[in-house]
Amino acid sequence: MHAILRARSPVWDPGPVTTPPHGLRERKKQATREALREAALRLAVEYGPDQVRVEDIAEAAGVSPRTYNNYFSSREQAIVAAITADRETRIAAAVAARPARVRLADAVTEAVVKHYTNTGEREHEALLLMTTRTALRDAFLDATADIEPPLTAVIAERLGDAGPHTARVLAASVAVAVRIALEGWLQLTGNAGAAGNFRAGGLVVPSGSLSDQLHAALSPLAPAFDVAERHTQP
Amino acid sequence: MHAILRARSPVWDPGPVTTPPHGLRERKKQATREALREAALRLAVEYGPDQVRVEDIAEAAGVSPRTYNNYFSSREQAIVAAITADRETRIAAAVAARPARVRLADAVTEAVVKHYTNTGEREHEALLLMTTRTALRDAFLDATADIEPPLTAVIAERLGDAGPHTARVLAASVAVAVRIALEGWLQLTGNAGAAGNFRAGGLVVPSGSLSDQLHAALSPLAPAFDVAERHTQP
DNA sequence: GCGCAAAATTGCGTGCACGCAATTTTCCTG
DNA sequence: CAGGAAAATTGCGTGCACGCAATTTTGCGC
Repeated sequence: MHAILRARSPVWDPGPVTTPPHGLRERKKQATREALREAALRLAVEYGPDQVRVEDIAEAAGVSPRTYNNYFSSREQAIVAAITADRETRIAAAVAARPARVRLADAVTEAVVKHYTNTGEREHEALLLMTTRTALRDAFLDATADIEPPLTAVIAERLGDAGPHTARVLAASVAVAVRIALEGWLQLTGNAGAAGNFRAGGLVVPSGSLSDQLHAALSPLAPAFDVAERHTQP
Repeated sequence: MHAILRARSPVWDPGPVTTPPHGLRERKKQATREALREAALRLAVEYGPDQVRVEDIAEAAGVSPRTYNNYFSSREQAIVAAITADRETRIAAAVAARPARVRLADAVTEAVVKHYTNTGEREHEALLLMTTRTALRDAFLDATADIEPPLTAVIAERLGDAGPHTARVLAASVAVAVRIALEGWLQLTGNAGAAGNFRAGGLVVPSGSLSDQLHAALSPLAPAFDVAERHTQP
Protein backbone atom coordinates (compact mmCIF):
# COMPACT_ATOMS: atom_id res chain seq x y z
CA MET A 1 0.00 0.00 0.00
CA HIS A 2 1.16 3.47 -0.65
CA ALA A 3 1.53 5.41 2.42
CA ILE A 4 1.57 8.86 2.43
CA LEU A 5 0.11 11.83 0.83
CA ARG A 6 2.73 14.24 1.99
CA ALA A 7 5.70 14.55 -0.24
CA ARG A 8 7.99 15.86 2.42
CA SER A 9 9.88 13.76 4.85
CA PRO A 10 7.90 13.03 8.00
CA VAL A 11 10.41 14.46 10.40
CA TRP A 12 9.05 17.60 11.93
CA ASP A 13 9.92 20.83 10.22
CA PRO A 14 8.44 23.92 11.83
CA GLY A 15 8.50 25.59 8.45
CA PRO A 16 9.05 29.21 7.65
CA VAL A 17 7.09 31.67 9.69
CA THR A 18 7.38 34.42 7.16
CA THR A 19 6.13 34.06 3.62
CA PRO A 20 8.50 32.07 1.42
CA PRO A 21 11.04 33.99 -0.63
CA HIS A 22 9.88 33.94 -4.22
CA GLY A 23 6.19 34.73 -4.27
CA LEU A 24 5.81 34.53 -7.98
CA ARG A 25 7.60 31.25 -8.38
CA GLU A 26 5.40 29.83 -5.70
CA ARG A 27 2.22 30.86 -7.45
CA LYS A 28 3.33 29.19 -10.62
CA LYS A 29 4.00 26.00 -8.78
CA GLN A 30 0.55 26.13 -7.28
CA ALA A 31 -0.88 26.61 -10.75
CA THR A 32 0.92 23.54 -12.00
CA ARG A 33 -0.22 21.64 -8.97
CA GLU A 34 -3.81 22.58 -9.62
CA ALA A 35 -3.53 21.75 -13.29
CA LEU A 36 -2.32 18.29 -12.38
CA ARG A 37 -5.10 17.82 -9.83
CA GLU A 38 -7.81 18.85 -12.23
CA ALA A 39 -6.45 16.82 -15.09
CA ALA A 40 -6.18 13.78 -12.87
CA LEU A 41 -9.74 14.02 -11.61
CA ARG A 42 -11.18 14.77 -15.04
CA LEU A 43 -9.45 11.84 -16.67
CA ALA A 44 -10.30 9.51 -13.80
CA VAL A 45 -13.97 10.37 -14.02
CA GLU A 46 -14.03 10.18 -17.78
CA TYR A 47 -12.16 6.95 -18.37
CA GLY A 48 -12.27 5.26 -15.01
CA PRO A 49 -9.56 5.44 -12.35
CA ASP A 50 -7.34 2.61 -13.45
CA GLN A 51 -7.41 3.53 -17.08
CA VAL A 52 -5.49 6.68 -16.29
CA ARG A 53 -1.74 6.47 -16.28
CA VAL A 54 0.60 9.01 -14.79
CA GLU A 55 1.80 9.72 -18.28
CA ASP A 56 -1.72 10.76 -19.30
CA ILE A 57 -2.15 13.12 -16.38
CA ALA A 58 1.20 14.73 -17.00
CA GLU A 59 0.49 15.21 -20.66
CA ALA A 60 -2.92 16.70 -19.97
CA ALA A 61 -1.30 19.16 -17.60
CA GLY A 62 1.50 19.98 -19.99
CA VAL A 63 4.42 18.67 -17.97
CA SER A 64 6.70 15.70 -18.16
CA PRO A 65 5.88 12.49 -16.31
CA ARG A 66 8.90 13.03 -14.14
CA THR A 67 7.60 16.41 -13.07
CA TYR A 68 4.36 14.82 -12.00
CA ASN A 69 6.28 12.96 -9.36
CA ASN A 70 7.85 16.16 -8.17
CA TYR A 71 4.37 17.26 -7.17
CA PHE A 72 2.66 14.03 -6.21
CA SER A 73 4.38 10.94 -5.00
CA SER A 74 1.80 8.48 -6.19
CA ARG A 75 -0.59 8.13 -9.03
CA GLU A 76 -3.56 8.38 -6.70
CA GLN A 77 -2.51 11.50 -4.85
CA ALA A 78 -3.43 13.90 -7.59
CA ILE A 79 -6.92 12.47 -7.90
CA VAL A 80 -7.47 12.61 -4.18
CA ALA A 81 -6.00 16.09 -3.98
CA ALA A 82 -8.57 17.31 -6.48
CA ILE A 83 -11.24 16.50 -3.94
CA THR A 84 -9.51 17.28 -0.68
CA ALA A 85 -7.85 20.35 -2.18
CA ASP A 86 -7.82 23.09 0.43
CA ARG A 87 -9.37 21.02 3.18
CA GLU A 88 -6.49 21.55 5.55
CA THR A 89 -6.54 25.30 5.19
CA ARG A 90 -10.31 25.51 5.42
CA ILE A 91 -10.57 23.48 8.59
CA ALA A 92 -7.77 25.34 10.31
CA ALA A 93 -9.28 28.66 9.29
CA ALA A 94 -12.68 27.61 10.58
CA VAL A 95 -11.21 26.76 13.95
CA ALA A 96 -9.31 30.01 14.13
CA ALA A 97 -12.48 31.92 13.28
CA ARG A 98 -14.34 30.73 16.36
CA PRO A 99 -14.35 33.13 19.26
CA ALA A 100 -11.85 32.29 21.94
CA ARG A 101 -14.55 31.67 24.52
CA VAL A 102 -15.93 28.49 22.95
CA ARG A 103 -14.31 25.25 24.02
CA LEU A 104 -11.43 24.38 21.75
CA ALA A 105 -12.73 20.84 21.53
CA ASP A 106 -16.07 22.10 20.26
CA ALA A 107 -14.48 24.48 17.82
CA VAL A 108 -12.44 21.70 16.29
CA THR A 109 -15.28 19.22 16.21
CA GLU A 110 -17.70 21.63 14.62
CA ALA A 111 -15.17 22.74 12.05
CA VAL A 112 -14.43 19.18 11.07
CA VAL A 113 -18.04 18.05 10.96
CA LYS A 114 -19.15 21.08 9.04
CA HIS A 115 -16.44 20.58 6.47
CA TYR A 116 -17.18 16.95 5.85
CA THR A 117 -20.93 17.35 5.69
CA ASN A 118 -20.82 20.38 3.41
CA THR A 119 -19.08 18.63 0.56
CA GLY A 120 -20.80 19.40 -2.70
CA GLU A 121 -22.16 17.09 -5.32
CA ARG A 122 -18.92 16.95 -7.20
CA GLU A 123 -17.14 15.46 -4.26
CA HIS A 124 -19.84 12.99 -3.46
CA GLU A 125 -19.83 11.70 -7.00
CA ALA A 126 -16.08 11.39 -6.98
CA LEU A 127 -16.15 9.65 -3.62
CA LEU A 128 -18.22 6.84 -4.98
CA LEU A 129 -15.64 6.46 -7.68
CA MET A 130 -12.83 6.28 -5.16
CA THR A 131 -14.28 3.93 -2.63
CA THR A 132 -14.51 1.18 -5.18
CA ARG A 133 -10.78 1.12 -5.88
CA THR A 134 -8.60 0.00 -3.03
CA ALA A 135 -5.59 2.14 -3.85
CA LEU A 136 -7.67 5.26 -4.21
CA ARG A 137 -9.55 4.66 -1.02
CA ASP A 138 -6.29 4.19 0.85
CA ALA A 139 -4.91 7.42 -0.56
CA PHE A 140 -8.09 9.20 0.40
CA LEU A 141 -7.85 7.99 3.96
CA ASP A 142 -4.17 8.81 4.15
CA ALA A 143 -4.99 12.35 3.11
CA THR A 144 -6.63 12.96 6.46
CA ALA A 145 -3.12 13.24 7.92
CA ASP A 146 -2.63 16.44 5.96
CA ILE A 147 -4.76 18.42 8.35
CA GLU A 148 -2.20 17.87 11.07
CA PRO A 149 0.25 20.71 10.36
CA PRO A 150 -2.26 23.55 9.99
CA LEU A 151 -4.31 22.21 12.85
CA THR A 152 -1.20 22.06 14.97
CA ALA A 153 -0.53 25.69 14.27
CA VAL A 154 -4.00 26.89 15.20
CA ILE A 155 -4.16 24.73 18.31
CA ALA A 156 -0.73 25.89 19.40
CA GLU A 157 -1.90 29.45 19.14
CA ARG A 158 -4.95 28.80 21.27
CA LEU A 159 -2.92 26.91 23.83
CA GLY A 160 -0.08 29.37 23.90
CA ASP A 161 2.61 26.72 23.60
CA ALA A 162 1.45 24.49 26.41
CA GLY A 163 3.64 21.39 26.51
CA PRO A 164 6.34 20.59 23.99
CA HIS A 165 4.39 18.24 21.77
CA THR A 166 0.93 18.98 23.06
CA ALA A 167 -0.53 20.86 20.13
CA ARG A 168 0.86 18.47 17.61
CA VAL A 169 -0.31 15.39 19.43
CA LEU A 170 -3.82 16.77 19.71
CA ALA A 171 -3.87 17.71 16.03
CA ALA A 172 -2.57 14.35 14.97
CA SER A 173 -5.10 12.61 17.19
CA VAL A 174 -7.89 14.54 15.53
CA ALA A 175 -6.56 13.54 12.15
CA VAL A 176 -6.48 9.90 13.09
CA ALA A 177 -9.94 10.08 14.61
CA VAL A 178 -11.27 11.55 11.39
CA ARG A 179 -9.67 8.73 9.53
CA ILE A 180 -11.35 6.17 11.73
CA ALA A 181 -14.69 7.89 11.30
CA LEU A 182 -14.33 7.85 7.55
CA GLU A 183 -13.39 4.22 7.55
CA GLY A 184 -16.45 3.39 9.55
CA TRP A 185 -18.63 5.44 7.29
CA LEU A 186 -17.21 3.90 4.13
CA GLN A 187 -17.73 0.44 5.49
CA LEU A 188 -21.34 1.29 6.17
CA THR A 189 -22.10 2.67 2.77
CA GLY A 190 -20.24 -0.24 1.28
CA ASN A 191 -22.19 -2.91 3.08
CA ALA A 192 -25.94 -3.13 3.14
CA GLY A 193 -27.37 -0.26 5.11
CA ALA A 194 -28.20 -2.15 8.23
CA ALA A 195 -29.29 0.39 10.82
CA GLY A 196 -28.43 0.35 14.50
CA ASN A 197 -25.25 -0.78 16.15
CA PHE A 198 -24.24 -4.38 15.97
CA ARG A 199 -21.53 -6.46 17.50
CA ALA A 200 -18.76 -8.01 15.49
CA GLY A 201 -15.85 -9.80 17.06
CA GLY A 202 -16.40 -8.26 20.47
CA LEU A 203 -16.17 -4.70 19.21
CA VAL A 204 -18.99 -2.29 18.70
CA VAL A 205 -19.19 -1.08 15.15
CA PRO A 206 -21.18 2.10 15.01
CA SER A 207 -23.79 2.84 12.47
CA GLY A 208 -25.09 6.17 11.34
CA SER A 209 -24.40 9.16 9.19
CA LEU A 210 -20.97 10.56 8.55
CA SER A 211 -21.75 13.25 11.08
CA ASP A 212 -22.49 10.60 13.68
CA GLN A 213 -19.28 8.81 12.91
CA LEU A 214 -17.25 11.97 13.25
CA HIS A 215 -18.83 12.93 16.54
CA ALA A 216 -18.36 9.43 17.89
CA ALA A 217 -14.71 9.40 16.91
CA LEU A 218 -13.88 12.91 18.11
CA SER A 219 -15.71 12.96 21.41
CA PRO A 220 -13.19 10.75 23.24
CA LEU A 221 -10.56 13.39 22.57
CA ALA A 222 -12.53 16.28 24.02
CA PRO A 223 -11.25 15.83 27.59
CA ALA A 224 -7.68 16.06 26.34
CA PHE A 225 -8.46 19.39 24.73
CA ASP A 226 -10.27 20.65 27.81
CA VAL A 227 -7.41 19.90 30.12
CA ALA A 228 -4.82 21.33 27.77
CA GLU A 229 -6.89 24.47 27.43
CA ARG A 230 -7.48 24.82 31.13
CA HIS A 231 -3.80 24.36 31.72
CA THR A 232 -3.02 27.62 30.00
CA GLN A 233 -5.97 29.76 31.09
CA PRO A 234 -7.13 28.85 34.59
CA MET B 1 5.84 7.34 -1.04
CA HIS B 2 4.92 3.95 0.15
CA ALA B 3 2.43 4.06 2.77
CA ILE B 4 1.79 1.54 5.07
CA LEU B 5 3.35 -1.20 6.91
CA ARG B 6 0.21 -3.18 7.20
CA ALA B 7 -0.52 -5.39 4.26
CA ARG B 8 -4.21 -5.52 4.88
CA SER B 9 -6.66 -2.96 3.67
CA PRO B 10 -7.15 -0.12 6.15
CA VAL B 11 -10.88 -0.55 6.50
CA TRP B 12 -11.66 -1.88 9.89
CA ASP B 13 -11.94 -5.62 10.20
CA PRO B 14 -12.72 -6.92 13.67
CA GLY B 15 -10.95 -10.12 12.80
CA PRO B 16 -11.68 -13.59 13.99
CA VAL B 17 -12.17 -14.02 17.69
CA THR B 18 -11.32 -17.68 17.66
CA THR B 19 -7.99 -19.01 16.45
CA PRO B 20 -7.72 -19.17 12.65
CA PRO B 21 -8.59 -22.43 10.93
CA HIS B 22 -5.33 -24.04 9.89
CA GLY B 23 -2.94 -23.84 12.78
CA LEU B 24 -0.08 -25.62 11.07
CA ARG B 25 -0.26 -23.62 7.88
CA GLU B 26 -0.18 -20.50 9.96
CA ARG B 27 2.96 -21.51 11.79
CA LYS B 28 4.73 -22.17 8.53
CA LYS B 29 3.81 -18.77 7.29
CA GLN B 30 5.18 -17.20 10.43
CA ALA B 31 8.38 -19.15 9.92
CA THR B 32 8.73 -17.80 6.41
CA ARG B 33 7.96 -14.32 7.66
CA GLU B 34 10.67 -14.58 10.26
CA ALA B 35 13.14 -15.98 7.78
CA LEU B 36 12.52 -12.99 5.54
CA ARG B 37 12.87 -10.54 8.44
CA GLU B 38 16.13 -12.04 9.61
CA ALA B 39 17.59 -12.29 6.15
CA ALA B 40 16.66 -8.70 5.44
CA LEU B 41 18.26 -7.36 8.57
CA ARG B 42 21.36 -9.47 8.24
CA LEU B 43 21.96 -8.43 4.66
CA ALA B 44 21.21 -4.79 5.40
CA VAL B 45 23.72 -4.72 8.24
CA GLU B 46 26.33 -6.60 6.28
CA TYR B 47 26.21 -4.78 2.97
CA GLY B 48 24.44 -1.55 3.80
CA PRO B 49 20.71 -0.94 3.44
CA ASP B 50 20.55 0.20 -0.15
CA GLN B 51 22.84 -2.50 -1.43
CA VAL B 52 20.21 -5.05 -0.60
CA ARG B 53 17.62 -5.79 -3.24
CA VAL B 54 14.37 -7.59 -2.68
CA GLU B 55 15.70 -10.35 -4.84
CA ASP B 56 18.57 -10.88 -2.43
CA ILE B 57 16.36 -11.09 0.60
CA ALA B 58 14.03 -13.52 -1.07
CA GLU B 59 16.86 -15.72 -2.17
CA ALA B 60 18.43 -15.72 1.28
CA ALA B 61 15.12 -16.81 2.73
CA GLY B 62 14.56 -19.44 0.08
CA VAL B 63 11.48 -18.03 -1.58
CA SER B 64 10.74 -16.30 -4.83
CA PRO B 65 10.87 -12.51 -5.08
CA ARG B 66 7.15 -12.49 -5.74
CA THR B 67 6.52 -14.31 -2.50
CA TYR B 68 8.45 -11.66 -0.63
CA ASN B 69 5.79 -9.19 -1.62
CA ASN B 70 3.10 -11.50 -0.36
CA TYR B 71 4.58 -10.98 3.09
CA PHE B 72 5.93 -7.44 2.97
CA SER B 73 4.65 -4.70 0.76
CA SER B 74 7.86 -2.77 0.55
CA ARG B 75 11.54 -3.45 0.54
CA GLU B 76 11.98 -1.63 3.84
CA GLN B 77 9.24 -3.40 5.76
CA ALA B 78 11.15 -6.59 6.31
CA ILE B 79 14.15 -4.76 7.71
CA VAL B 80 12.01 -2.71 10.03
CA ALA B 81 10.00 -5.74 11.04
CA ALA B 82 13.18 -7.47 12.16
CA ILE B 83 13.56 -4.77 14.79
CA THR B 84 9.98 -4.03 15.70
CA ALA B 85 9.05 -7.71 15.52
CA ASP B 86 6.65 -8.48 18.31
CA ARG B 87 6.43 -4.92 19.60
CA GLU B 88 2.67 -4.75 19.17
CA THR B 89 2.05 -7.94 21.06
CA ARG B 90 4.49 -7.05 23.81
CA ILE B 91 3.06 -3.63 24.49
CA ALA B 92 -0.51 -4.85 24.50
CA ALA B 93 0.42 -7.70 26.81
CA ALA B 94 2.22 -5.33 29.16
CA VAL B 95 -0.86 -3.16 29.41
CA ALA B 96 -3.11 -6.13 30.02
CA ALA B 97 -0.78 -7.34 32.74
CA ARG B 98 -1.21 -4.26 34.89
CA PRO B 99 -3.72 -4.59 37.68
CA ALA B 100 -7.08 -3.05 36.91
CA ARG B 101 -6.71 -0.48 39.66
CA VAL B 102 -3.94 1.54 38.06
CA ARG B 103 -5.00 4.33 35.75
CA LEU B 104 -5.30 3.08 32.20
CA ALA B 105 -3.37 6.11 31.01
CA ASP B 106 -0.49 5.21 33.30
CA ALA B 107 -0.57 1.58 32.31
CA VAL B 108 -0.31 2.47 28.65
CA THR B 109 2.35 5.11 29.13
CA GLU B 110 4.52 2.90 31.26
CA ALA B 111 4.18 -0.02 28.90
CA VAL B 112 5.19 2.10 25.94
CA VAL B 113 8.08 3.83 27.68
CA LYS B 114 9.39 0.61 29.10
CA HIS B 115 9.31 -1.05 25.73
CA TYR B 116 11.13 1.71 23.92
CA THR B 117 13.79 2.20 26.56
CA ASN B 118 14.49 -1.49 26.99
CA THR B 119 15.60 -2.10 23.44
CA GLY B 120 18.79 -4.10 23.38
CA GLU B 121 22.06 -3.36 21.69
CA ARG B 122 21.05 -5.08 18.52
CA GLU B 123 18.20 -2.68 18.00
CA HIS B 124 20.19 0.38 18.86
CA GLU B 125 22.83 -0.51 16.35
CA ALA B 126 20.24 -1.15 13.69
CA LEU B 127 18.47 2.08 14.51
CA LEU B 128 21.53 4.12 13.65
CA LEU B 129 21.60 2.31 10.35
CA MET B 130 17.99 3.14 9.65
CA THR B 131 17.88 6.76 10.60
CA THR B 132 20.43 7.64 7.99
CA ARG B 133 18.28 6.40 5.11
CA THR B 134 15.10 8.30 4.48
CA ALA B 135 13.02 5.43 3.20
CA LEU B 136 13.97 3.22 6.12
CA ARG B 137 13.29 5.92 8.67
CA ASP B 138 9.87 6.51 7.16
CA ALA B 139 9.06 2.83 7.28
CA PHE B 140 10.23 2.68 10.88
CA LEU B 141 7.97 5.55 11.85
CA ASP B 142 5.04 4.10 9.93
CA ALA B 143 5.46 0.90 11.89
CA THR B 144 4.25 2.65 15.02
CA ALA B 145 0.74 2.38 13.58
CA ASP B 146 0.91 -1.38 14.01
CA ILE B 147 0.35 -1.14 17.72
CA GLU B 148 -3.13 0.18 17.09
CA PRO B 149 -5.08 -3.07 16.65
CA PRO B 150 -3.76 -4.94 19.69
CA LEU B 151 -3.88 -1.80 21.78
CA THR B 152 -7.47 -1.27 20.70
CA ALA B 153 -8.34 -4.74 21.90
CA VAL B 154 -6.81 -4.33 25.32
CA ILE B 155 -8.24 -0.86 25.81
CA ALA B 156 -11.68 -2.01 24.71
CA GLU B 157 -11.53 -4.72 27.31
CA ARG B 158 -10.65 -2.30 30.06
CA LEU B 159 -13.32 0.14 28.99
CA GLY B 160 -15.96 -2.50 28.47
CA ASP B 161 -17.00 -1.19 25.07
CA ALA B 162 -17.55 2.42 26.03
CA GLY B 163 -18.36 4.43 22.94
CA PRO B 164 -18.42 3.03 19.44
CA HIS B 165 -15.01 4.17 18.30
CA THR B 166 -13.59 5.12 21.68
CA ALA B 167 -11.07 2.36 22.19
CA ARG B 168 -9.80 2.55 18.69
CA VAL B 169 -9.43 6.31 18.70
CA LEU B 170 -7.48 6.19 21.93
CA ALA B 171 -5.22 3.44 20.63
CA ALA B 172 -4.61 5.25 17.37
CA SER B 173 -3.88 8.45 19.24
CA VAL B 174 -1.29 6.67 21.31
CA ALA B 175 0.28 5.30 18.16
CA VAL B 176 0.47 8.72 16.59
CA ALA B 177 1.85 10.24 19.77
CA VAL B 178 4.58 7.62 19.84
CA ARG B 179 5.38 8.46 16.27
CA ILE B 180 5.71 12.13 17.12
CA ALA B 181 7.93 11.33 20.07
CA LEU B 182 10.18 9.20 17.90
CA GLU B 183 10.41 11.90 15.28
CA GLY B 184 11.42 14.41 17.89
CA TRP B 185 13.98 12.06 19.30
CA LEU B 186 15.46 11.21 15.92
CA GLN B 187 15.74 14.86 15.06
CA LEU B 188 17.65 15.42 18.28
CA THR B 189 20.12 12.63 17.80
CA GLY B 190 20.50 13.67 14.21
CA ASN B 191 21.33 17.29 14.91
CA ALA B 192 24.00 18.40 17.29
CA GLY B 193 23.03 17.58 20.84
CA ALA B 194 21.96 21.05 21.89
CA ALA B 195 20.39 20.70 25.30
CA GLY B 196 17.33 22.53 26.57
CA ASN B 197 14.27 23.57 24.68
CA PHE B 198 14.56 26.10 21.90
CA ARG B 199 12.11 27.93 19.74
CA ALA B 200 11.84 27.35 16.03
CA GLY B 201 9.14 28.90 13.95
CA GLY B 202 6.91 29.69 16.91
CA LEU B 203 6.76 26.11 18.11
CA VAL B 204 8.51 24.62 21.04
CA VAL B 205 10.73 21.77 20.06
CA PRO B 206 11.46 19.62 23.05
CA SER B 207 14.80 18.26 23.92
CA GLY B 208 15.64 15.30 26.04
CA SER B 209 15.87 11.56 26.14
CA LEU B 210 13.56 9.23 24.31
CA SER B 211 11.78 8.64 27.58
CA ASP B 212 11.20 12.38 27.95
CA GLN B 213 9.88 12.61 24.43
CA LEU B 214 7.46 9.77 24.98
CA HIS B 215 6.14 11.18 28.22
CA ALA B 216 5.76 14.62 26.69
CA ALA B 217 3.85 13.22 23.75
CA LEU B 218 1.63 10.85 25.71
CA SER B 219 0.70 13.07 28.63
CA PRO B 220 -1.76 15.24 26.69
CA LEU B 221 -3.81 12.11 26.02
CA ALA B 222 -4.09 11.08 29.65
CA PRO B 223 -7.25 13.10 30.36
CA ALA B 224 -9.00 11.36 27.48
CA PHE B 225 -8.18 7.99 29.01
CA ASP B 226 -9.25 9.12 32.46
CA VAL B 227 -12.64 10.30 31.30
CA ALA B 228 -13.25 7.23 29.18
CA GLU B 229 -12.31 5.03 32.10
CA ARG B 230 -14.46 6.93 34.57
CA HIS B 231 -17.34 6.73 32.17
CA THR B 232 -17.53 2.98 32.54
CA GLN B 233 -16.65 2.53 36.22
CA PRO B 234 -17.83 5.47 38.31
C1' DG C 1 18.44 44.36 -21.33
C1' DC C 2 22.59 41.35 -19.23
C1' DG C 3 24.33 38.04 -16.82
C1' DC C 4 24.28 34.99 -13.16
C1' DA C 5 22.82 32.17 -9.40
C1' DA C 6 19.02 29.65 -7.61
C1' DA C 7 15.32 26.84 -8.67
C1' DA C 8 12.41 24.11 -11.47
C1' DT C 9 11.96 20.78 -15.25
C1' DT C 10 13.35 16.93 -17.75
C1' DG C 11 15.35 12.26 -19.40
C1' DC C 12 17.30 8.27 -18.10
C1' DG C 13 18.05 4.13 -15.64
C1' DT C 14 16.88 0.97 -12.06
C1' DG C 15 14.49 -1.61 -8.88
C1' DC C 16 10.07 -2.25 -7.05
C1' DA C 17 4.89 -3.31 -6.14
C1' DC C 18 1.24 -5.87 -7.53
C1' DG C 19 -2.71 -7.97 -10.54
C1' DC C 20 -3.40 -12.11 -12.72
C1' DA C 21 -3.42 -16.81 -13.87
C1' DA C 22 -0.98 -21.09 -13.73
C1' DT C 23 1.20 -24.34 -10.65
C1' DT C 24 2.43 -26.61 -6.55
C1' DT C 25 1.70 -27.62 -1.78
C1' DT C 26 -1.12 -28.61 2.17
C1' DC C 27 -4.53 -30.73 4.77
C1' DC C 28 -9.04 -32.73 5.37
C1' DT C 29 -12.32 -36.52 4.46
C1' DG C 30 -13.81 -40.80 3.36
C1' DC D 1 -3.93 -43.96 0.93
C1' DA D 2 -6.55 -41.60 -2.63
C1' DG D 3 -9.13 -37.77 -4.09
C1' DG D 4 -10.02 -33.13 -4.15
C1' DA D 5 -10.58 -28.53 -2.59
C1' DA D 6 -8.49 -24.66 -0.42
C1' DA D 7 -4.39 -22.16 0.15
C1' DA D 8 0.20 -20.79 -0.81
C1' DT D 9 3.87 -20.07 -4.18
C1' DT D 10 5.56 -18.66 -8.45
C1' DG D 11 6.40 -16.30 -13.15
C1' DC D 12 5.13 -12.84 -15.96
C1' DG D 13 3.94 -8.36 -17.49
C1' DT D 14 3.10 -3.58 -16.62
C1' DG D 15 3.28 0.77 -14.77
C1' DC D 16 5.26 3.35 -11.19
C1' DA D 17 8.51 5.97 -7.83
C1' DC D 18 12.62 8.18 -7.47
C1' DG D 19 17.91 9.20 -7.44
C1' DC D 20 20.88 11.50 -10.31
C1' DA D 21 22.83 14.68 -13.44
C1' DA D 22 22.05 17.61 -17.32
C1' DT D 23 19.24 21.34 -18.98
C1' DT D 24 16.07 25.02 -19.01
C1' DT D 25 13.61 28.59 -16.76
C1' DT D 26 13.07 32.29 -13.45
C1' DG D 27 13.92 36.33 -10.81
C1' DC D 28 16.96 39.80 -9.30
C1' DG D 29 20.67 43.23 -9.13
C1' DC D 30 23.17 46.00 -12.01
